[in-house]
Amino acid sequence: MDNPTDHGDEPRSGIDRKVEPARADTGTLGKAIAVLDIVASADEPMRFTDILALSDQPRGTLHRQLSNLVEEGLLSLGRDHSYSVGIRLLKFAARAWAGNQFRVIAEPHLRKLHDLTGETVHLGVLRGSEVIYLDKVESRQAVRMYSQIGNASPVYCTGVGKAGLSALPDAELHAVVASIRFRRFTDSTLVTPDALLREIGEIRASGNAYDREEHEPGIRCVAAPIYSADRSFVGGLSVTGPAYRISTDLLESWAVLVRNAAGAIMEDMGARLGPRT
Amino acid sequence: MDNPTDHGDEPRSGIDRKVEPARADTGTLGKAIAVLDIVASADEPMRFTDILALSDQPRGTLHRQLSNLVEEGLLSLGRDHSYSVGIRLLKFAARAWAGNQFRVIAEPHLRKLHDLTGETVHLGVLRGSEVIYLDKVESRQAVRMYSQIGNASPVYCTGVGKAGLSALPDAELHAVVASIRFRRFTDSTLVTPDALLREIGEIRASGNAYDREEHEPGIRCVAAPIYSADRSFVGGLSVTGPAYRISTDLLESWAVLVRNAAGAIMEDMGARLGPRT
DNA sequence: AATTGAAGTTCCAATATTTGGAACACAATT
DNA sequence: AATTGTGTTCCAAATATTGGAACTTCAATT
Repeated sequence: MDNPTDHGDEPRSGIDRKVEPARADTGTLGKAIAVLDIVASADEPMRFTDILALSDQPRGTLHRQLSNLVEEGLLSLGRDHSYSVGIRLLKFAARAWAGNQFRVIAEPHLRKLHDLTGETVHLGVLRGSEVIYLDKVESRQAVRMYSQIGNASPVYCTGVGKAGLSALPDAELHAVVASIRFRRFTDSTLVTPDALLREIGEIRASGNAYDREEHEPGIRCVAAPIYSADRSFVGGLSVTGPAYRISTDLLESWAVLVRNAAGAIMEDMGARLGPRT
Repeated sequence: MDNPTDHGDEPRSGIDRKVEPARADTGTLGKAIAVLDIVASADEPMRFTDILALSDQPRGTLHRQLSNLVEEGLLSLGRDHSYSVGIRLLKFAARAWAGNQFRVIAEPHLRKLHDLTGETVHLGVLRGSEVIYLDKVESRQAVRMYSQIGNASPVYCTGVGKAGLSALPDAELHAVVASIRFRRFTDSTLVTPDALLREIGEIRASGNAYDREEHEPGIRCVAAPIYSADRSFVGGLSVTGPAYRISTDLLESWAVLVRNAAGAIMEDMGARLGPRT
């Protein structure tokens, strides 16, 4: 991957502690996972040449990385030489999900919130400039697994994302915001760092984030931040629904419920994970 | 370095060390993923020392590998120094699942089979000596996501696993069987290579595999093999239910339904039903 | 059938990374 | 204060990765 200023031989300048997202050096592993990420971020299986164009590695190197990933089951190579994400990752993810304490602790609160509102409830965590959904509770249980869980959405146009951002220390917040590549999804999407930061300020003041059809037209939500004491998890909780059914007033009337649920989850986390610090 | 044998990655035979399928060399990546697999295979978060005991790496090396995995989001490091699987894997897995053609093609057939039998239907693929479940259709939709999807079970005591084995070319079949570390789950579990191979023969003849309470007491299933033309996917399809509700006769009456569903899926995949190559 | 070009694969000396033993730091326990 | 258990850091030696170029395969075209 692109690592412009590698750790040439610049011991420690003492000044530049954490200037930028400046991806720490994860060596060979990092490069391989970057390749995996390229394939995982595509909507269709990719051919060797497609990947080559997106990774700035030489042919020989990329070929070996892909071979290793396939051999390990992290990628799968079709007969037509197309690469797609491997099913071995399902096994890992199943463990990640089942064992995630944040999710386990939050689950009963999600259900309660769903019962109170009757609308879909989401739990998600920040990862870089994306929010990854950890859980979902909705009325029609016939939803396909993975329909939302594991999905990655932009931080800047989702309730959970903006709620999570509001819980970050300023330094981190600005680093993340600076790394966002804004894209307009709807007329209401916030597309500038300034607009986003202004809204983060309001969220910090009120305790609630809103998504006013900023990601998908006709979809609204109200969210609240959740974070562990040590900030190892920063994310949020939201209630989402269609605009035709949920007036702005109704949405705002749920704000306190969402805040309370978020508070209760953090309390439970404090009890179960916390004070041994 | 000393000999790069696997550790906990895939069940190993324990009989001979070098004559084995001899896991191709995946270099630095392979070692890192082996560490990830150790953590993913544990039921609880692991501490540094626990992992050290299971990986045959020196402290310094393991420490760097873990740090890199954490940095990449593949592992997460709790405040109490415990490692668990990272949520970044959810994103990868969501893609692996959504984009898996095998699963996409099979889905309507799973539903149909569920409608016909009223019992739980599973779809799984072989990976080494494990079967990884790709999908599940059952009556009570209130099941938690990931309840089964992504789960890894032994090949030798599951219907899907034995069905998949029956579709492998002999050379591969014997290689896999040789790598199995048998464990008795119930009185009926097959625990020797001979017994397993004998049953594979019967499955090849009849086209159906059975799990007669071999994995869990009180749980029976009938399965049939599915494989893509190029054998890039080899797996199976099964109908599962409690013994008290499903007589042996009833189970056997479903055999043809399961075979037909498997056949229809393979037809959709463009595979050819026919003699194994 | 032969030709061509694009796509994929292999090779190996130069180079950068990983390795692993040992020393160091920290916290909990005696 | 000393001890033990646990986690972290360091760096010369050992090893894996790199990347340019040559080679092979496949499919389309003449």
